[in-house]
Amino acid sequence: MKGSDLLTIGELAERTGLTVSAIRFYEEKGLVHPMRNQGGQRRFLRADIRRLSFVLVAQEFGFTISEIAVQLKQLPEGRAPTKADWTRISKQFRRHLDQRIERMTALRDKLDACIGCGCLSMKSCQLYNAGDAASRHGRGPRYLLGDRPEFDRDDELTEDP
Amino acid sequence: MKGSDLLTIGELAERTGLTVSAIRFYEEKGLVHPMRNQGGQRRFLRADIRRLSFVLVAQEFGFTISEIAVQLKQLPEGRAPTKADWTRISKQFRRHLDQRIERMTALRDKLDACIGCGCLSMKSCQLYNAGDAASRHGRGPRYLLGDRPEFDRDDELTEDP
DNA sequence: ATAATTCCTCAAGTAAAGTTGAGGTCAAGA
DNA sequence: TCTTGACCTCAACTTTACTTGAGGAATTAT
Repeated sequence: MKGSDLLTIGELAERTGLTVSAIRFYEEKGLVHPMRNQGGQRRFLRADIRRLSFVLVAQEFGFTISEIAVQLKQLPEGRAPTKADWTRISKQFRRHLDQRIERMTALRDKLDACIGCGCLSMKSCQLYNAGDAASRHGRGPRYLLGDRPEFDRDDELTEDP
Repeated sequence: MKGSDLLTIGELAERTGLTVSAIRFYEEKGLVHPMRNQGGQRRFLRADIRRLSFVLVAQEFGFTISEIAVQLKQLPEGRAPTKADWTRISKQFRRHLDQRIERMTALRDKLDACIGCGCLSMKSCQLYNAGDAASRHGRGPRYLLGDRPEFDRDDELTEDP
């Protein structure tokens, strides 16, 4: 493919740092849409380098593949994205990231309060209520409905000897 | 089991907000070690309420099950944890959380610089280098070795019309 | 022209964190 | 006592994000 403006999957892999299998997987998930040559092999546009690089960056920001697919639908297929494209999307990144930082900072504040009071008591500890649906993204019991336990008579910290 | 100081799995589920199946799963992973009655049914200590609550909180802090298992080995089996136990562990939580917040804040700073310069260029964009091994915990191509692509002649943003 | 690469399509495996279901046993209340 | 409702085990399924391998076709290099 030397001199051509189309890339083989191997060439794209080399340029993006992805594996060939990952690129095929991303195609399956709708992140790239290569054409085929006569022999049935994939041929990619140079713009796909950027497209896949975008995927890597977006993953770093904590987006899932399907969220990224949505983002990519806002990007042009055939040409490289413009500055305006990027500005729009990077602001979405920024919001996403801000939210995650906020959640974690709030959690840290609760932890600090908890270290101070030395509780970890189901009755009063803020930490047990930190796990609202919004913050529980994919972790913890999957179908937990958020119903928290009743007070427990045995739920006090023992004092150190 | 009314009046007994041992809990059935259902009672424990009710008190922790976990499902019965999740508790069985956690046992399998070594997070709790219930005894059995004559009939072969699980009987839990009241201290296991706190143990499992700890699991929930630790997950909120981003620890995996196996990391939590390690933490729990530092906690007493038969009795409730002391204030000293909790102080020690909560400080580990704090460090963990601080690191995550730091990583995300750094990423945000890079993003801000990137929004400013409007790049997203493989040649120069910081974001493409944000994905070092430390920050890539389980996400992205699993066996990516960190080898970044070569410069690409087609790697410039197009200007807006 | 032939050998060595690269590429193709499935299908199946992996890890985490559980859930769901089948088939059967135990315990508690009427 | 009998009948629910809770519990048991074990196997299989779920999701996300890929990897690995088998068996074969296309390209490229010599």
